[in-house]
Amino acid sequence: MKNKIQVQPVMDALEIIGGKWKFPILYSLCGGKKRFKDLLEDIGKITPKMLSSELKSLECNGLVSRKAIATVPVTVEYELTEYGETLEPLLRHIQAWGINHRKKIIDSIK
Amino acid sequence: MKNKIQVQPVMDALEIIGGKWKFPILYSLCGGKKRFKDLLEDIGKITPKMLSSELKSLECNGLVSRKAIATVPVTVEYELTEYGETLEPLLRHIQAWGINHRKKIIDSIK
DNA sequence: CGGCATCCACAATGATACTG
DNA sequence: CAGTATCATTGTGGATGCCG
Repeated sequence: MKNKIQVQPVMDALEIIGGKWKFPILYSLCGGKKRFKDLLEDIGKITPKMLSSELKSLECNGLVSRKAIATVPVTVEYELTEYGETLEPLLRHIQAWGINHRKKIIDSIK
Repeated sequence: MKNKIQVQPVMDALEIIGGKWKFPILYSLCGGKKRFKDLLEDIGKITPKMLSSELKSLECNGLVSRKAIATVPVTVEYELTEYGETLEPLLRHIQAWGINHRKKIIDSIK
């Protein structure tokens, strides 16, 4: 009768994809490969320092791949790995919820 | 040809359900109404201070309802609101991803 | 039991400037 | 362009005590 809840896996997941910027970064990469600067612009308020360290963490956990191309100046492309793509439904779901939430807020003001 | 990505709604959603503890708290409440102490035990490492402030924030955003029952000592029950329940699929999805992720890590060690 | 208040410590994040 | 270095600010965590 008692609903057994296992919170631990949620905590595990958040260790990888938690934090302030990982979802936005991953969501931005749902749109296909992006350069460092594209990510900065997509996300808007993130600083280069945070973006850099978050990308490093995501790369370390196998969710994102980094490819440096030796042009002048340098070009670097970031992309979701196959494993990272397993998060796409989740990311789109969050985005959809966010859109709906904003709509709800606007309605509540009128 | 260019995939237009709107990251902003993701940021909006994370303002409400982001942070270190909100997903675990909400996920724990997927199992039905819980008392303050039950939440503390479910989540494990959270302190009363953090739990209290996070619950207040969630209540403020209409995701969680609080009901105090005048027993001695006091009983307080927290529950997902109807609006909070719209997050259930998302929460279960994250949990499932976390379980799968742990499995992947274990496999990679063997 | 279910909190809130206070104080302290430290990690995460941010602003700005600078470099290969 | 794609970051790194440095410094300042904020967020989060812990301990303790108090109260309805």
